[in-house]
Amino acid sequence: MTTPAVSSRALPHPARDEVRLEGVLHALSDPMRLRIVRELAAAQGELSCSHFELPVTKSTTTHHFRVLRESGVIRQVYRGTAKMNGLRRDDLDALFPGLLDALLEAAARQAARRAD
Amino acid sequence: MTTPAVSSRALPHPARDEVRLEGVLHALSDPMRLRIVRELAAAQGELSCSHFELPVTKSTTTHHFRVLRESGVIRQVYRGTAKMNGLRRDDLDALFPGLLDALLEAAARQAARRAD
DNA sequence: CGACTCGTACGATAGCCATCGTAGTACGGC
DNA sequence: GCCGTACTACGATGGCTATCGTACGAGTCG
Repeated sequence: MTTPAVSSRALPHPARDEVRLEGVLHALSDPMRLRIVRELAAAQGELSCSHFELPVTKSTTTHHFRVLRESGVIRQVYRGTAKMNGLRRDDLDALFPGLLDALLEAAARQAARRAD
Repeated sequence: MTTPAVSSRALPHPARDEVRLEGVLHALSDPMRLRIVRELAAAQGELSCSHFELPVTKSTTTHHFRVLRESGVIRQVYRGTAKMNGLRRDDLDALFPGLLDALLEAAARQAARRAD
């Protein structure tokens, strides 16, 4: 059972046309959430919440994932006890072509700059 | 005297390498500030604060312009009694190539979508 | 069943922030 | 010097939010 079935527990997601640019920008303006999104983009697929090692408690991690989901940046699905997270790349690219890539590259540049 | 000399009153701006992506995104995540930036981008040049007709008081307008300046998005200069505002396009393009254009196009798309 | 893991819910707290109103400063013109 | 315009500074306020801790629920494995 490498991929357990999707649980019945539902998670509310905004529809594609409900996603607001301001909400996306606000979600990504937090360093912790930007970091999550960068890791999610690097791993071409879904990652469980527990995969991330963030310097905050689990409560706070849950909070950040919810903000990302409710702003339309990520999609969340239960698979057994794990909650899998994936970027909503299709929707974001349809709504704001080029934006996600520009944001990711900007974040990568800044990370490289700060590491120097 | 079409363009009065720059006043001695100084306004603190972050240096190019002090501009943080998170700060820029946070600045643009406010609808009022996003609107200001869009108008500023449309008008290829400097605009005075009073040019903008925002549905908030002048106090609040001042606040938004300061947030934009301190995050590195705009440059502000006193010219006589007027305070002129300009996008820091050169700095932003150097730091985050393509980001500003992607953001502006995303905002334009969303505006078109909402108007429909 | 029982234990364990993963994640949630709820309450609390402290800090930030968008907004306002009022009072004040800087500059240019009369 | 005096007035008007343009913007600021300060204090207040209400709302949002990032963080935590603890207690709980859902699912898996023995």
